[in-house]
Amino acid sequence: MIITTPNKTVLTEQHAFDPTKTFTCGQCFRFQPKQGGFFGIAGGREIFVSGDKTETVLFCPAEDFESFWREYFDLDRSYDALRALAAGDPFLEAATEFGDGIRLLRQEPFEALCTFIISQCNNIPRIAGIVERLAQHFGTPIGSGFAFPAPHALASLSLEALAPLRAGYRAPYLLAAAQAVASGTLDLAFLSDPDLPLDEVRKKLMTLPGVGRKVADCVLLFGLGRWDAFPVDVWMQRALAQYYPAGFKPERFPQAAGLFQQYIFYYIRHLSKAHAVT
DNA sequence: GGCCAGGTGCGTA
DNA sequence: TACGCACCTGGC
Repeated sequence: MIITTPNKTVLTEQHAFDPTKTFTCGQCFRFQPKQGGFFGIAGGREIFVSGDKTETVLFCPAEDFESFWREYFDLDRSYDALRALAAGDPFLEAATEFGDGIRLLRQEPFEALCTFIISQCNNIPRIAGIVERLAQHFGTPIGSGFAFPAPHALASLSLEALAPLRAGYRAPYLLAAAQAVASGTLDLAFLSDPDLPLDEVRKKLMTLPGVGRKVADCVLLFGLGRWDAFPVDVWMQRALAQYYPAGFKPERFPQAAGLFQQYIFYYIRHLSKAHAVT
């Protein structure tokens, strides 16, 4: 059930939105823990999210919830039927159970593109830092923070101007991506069409420098809503080799592959921490 | 000080 | 196709 008041919206259990899992499972980098919840900015709006799996509270204007956050948090999709597809696969069942409460965010395409370009060969705190500095330097103020910059705000910048980001060798990739989107060479709105073949959109994304298969799949999944995309990074590679020696076929789950990827990723990161020698 | 971190692009076989 | 290696930067 969704209960909306003028400045907050409460979600009950059936939506299974666990803020901690959702914001720490590795899909996004701009929601920061604060005052017992998470503070974030997207779509030029700010929001504070608190609660747990049984009750989630979104502090935002009601009109923002309806016009933006509802879709951003993917609240109109039932995950139960998709999660049930894991039945019969013990590892997938365990991962799905562990990740219960994760919602796959429908992030903005350009922000997702930049974020996952930055993520390559990088660690999470540093990724978050670079993305945050990107917003602070080139985004517009929103409430107590900054919106992620629009493509045109980055496209005309020089590499020197990007130096404060300390993005390293990824800086020219960011510029190229911004220029491609701002100029229309890469039309992210067009590529959002769910009827386009996955490999066609992926191929288009991979024409950008610094965008290979993995980054492209992250953009497809997190920015373009393509749940048939199944990003495989080094962690996934190791896990799949260990638990699926005969191979894992994401094509078996055209509606849920991306969700399962996130469950597996979150689960194996947990396992590796649990087994880490301290 | 060396190594590694949620990849990619390029050269070589 | 498969592999090795460099690439900025920051933390351990």
